[in-house]
Amino acid sequence: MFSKACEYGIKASIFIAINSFEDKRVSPKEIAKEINSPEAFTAKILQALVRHKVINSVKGAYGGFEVNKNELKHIKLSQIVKAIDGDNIYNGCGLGLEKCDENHPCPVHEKFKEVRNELKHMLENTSLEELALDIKSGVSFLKA
Amino acid sequence: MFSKACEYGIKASIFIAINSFEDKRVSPKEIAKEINSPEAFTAKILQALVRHKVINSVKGAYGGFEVNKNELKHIKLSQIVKAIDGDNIYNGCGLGLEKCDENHPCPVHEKFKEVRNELKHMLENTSLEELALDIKSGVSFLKA
DNA sequence: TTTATTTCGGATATTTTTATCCTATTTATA
DNA sequence: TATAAATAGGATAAAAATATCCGAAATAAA
Repeated sequence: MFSKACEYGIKASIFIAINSFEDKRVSPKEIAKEINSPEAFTAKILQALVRHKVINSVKGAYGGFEVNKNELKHIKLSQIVKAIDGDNIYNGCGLGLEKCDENHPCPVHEKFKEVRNELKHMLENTSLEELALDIKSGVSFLKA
Repeated sequence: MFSKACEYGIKASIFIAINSFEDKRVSPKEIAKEINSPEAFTAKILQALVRHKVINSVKGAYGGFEVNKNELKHIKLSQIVKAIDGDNIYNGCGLGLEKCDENHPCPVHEKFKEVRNELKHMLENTSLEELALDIKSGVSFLKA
C-alpha cells in the first residue's frame, strides 16, 4: 500500500510530534531507534518532509527535528503521504492505465473508486496529533 | 496499490476470459498486445496464474491460455491478487510492523482496517466474469 | 572565534521489482 | 514419426526502491 519510505515517514512524524509536545527536538538517530528503521535512510526521508514543510529542522548544536505543536491538529496523514509517495495513490489508475476516467474507465474503475475514496477520507481526516496522543497514552505502538 | 505484475495479471485474466467465452485460447503475444504490457514478463505472470490454478494453459500447437468458462462467475479478483502479490495486502500492517493486531496495534491500525476491509470485500466480490462482460460490451477498457 | 554538534546533500551500494532472452518440453497435425 | 507451434522455466539484464557513507554547511555555546 505505502512504500517503506512512507511508512518510515509516518512513524517518524509521529515520534517527532510526541517530542514536540514537550518542546524537545529529536535526531535521526533517536528516531530510527524508536521506529526501528535504518538511520541514514530515515534521515533522507526527514529531509523530504522538511522540504515539503511537514516538519521543521534546526541545524547545529541543540538542533534536530520538530513540528509546530500548535499546528499538530492540522497536519494530516495525507500531507505526509503526498510528500513522500506523491499523489499517485489518489489519482493513479488501479490497473495502471495512463488514461483512466469516467469516459474511459479501466475494468475496476468504479469499484476501485470507492476504496480509494475511503482511503483518501481516512488520510485527510487523520491528524498527526491524534496519532501522537494514542502513542503517548499507550493505545498504539511505533514498533513491534 | 498493486504491483505491476498484479496489474498485468488482472488485465491478462480478463482478456483470456473474454476469449474463453468463445472457446478461443490466446498467446502471451496476443495478450501483451491487448493489455499493453511487456510480453516476456507477462508470460512469467501467466505461469504463476497457471500454477495457482486461476487459469489453464495448453502446450503445443493450437495451445494457449484459457479459463473454464463455467467457473468464470466464481473466479474472484482476490484469487488473482493472492496468486501474484500474496496476501500481504490483506494481512500486512499498514505501517509495516511485524506484529500488529488488536492487542498491539500500530498507530493507524483501526483506521486502516476499515479501508482494507472495503478493499478485501471488493476483491472477494468481483468476478472475472463481470469484468470481462464490461470489456466485451465496451463499458470499460484494457488499455488507454 | 573556535569547537562540538547537527542537518544537508551528493555519491555509491544493495536489494527488489520489472523486463528480456534463450533453450527445453509438450502437443496437434501432416 | 517428423515437424511446427506453443508454453515452461532458468539465466540474465535493467530499472527502481531501499539503504549506506562521507564531506559540506550551519549553529549554539564555550
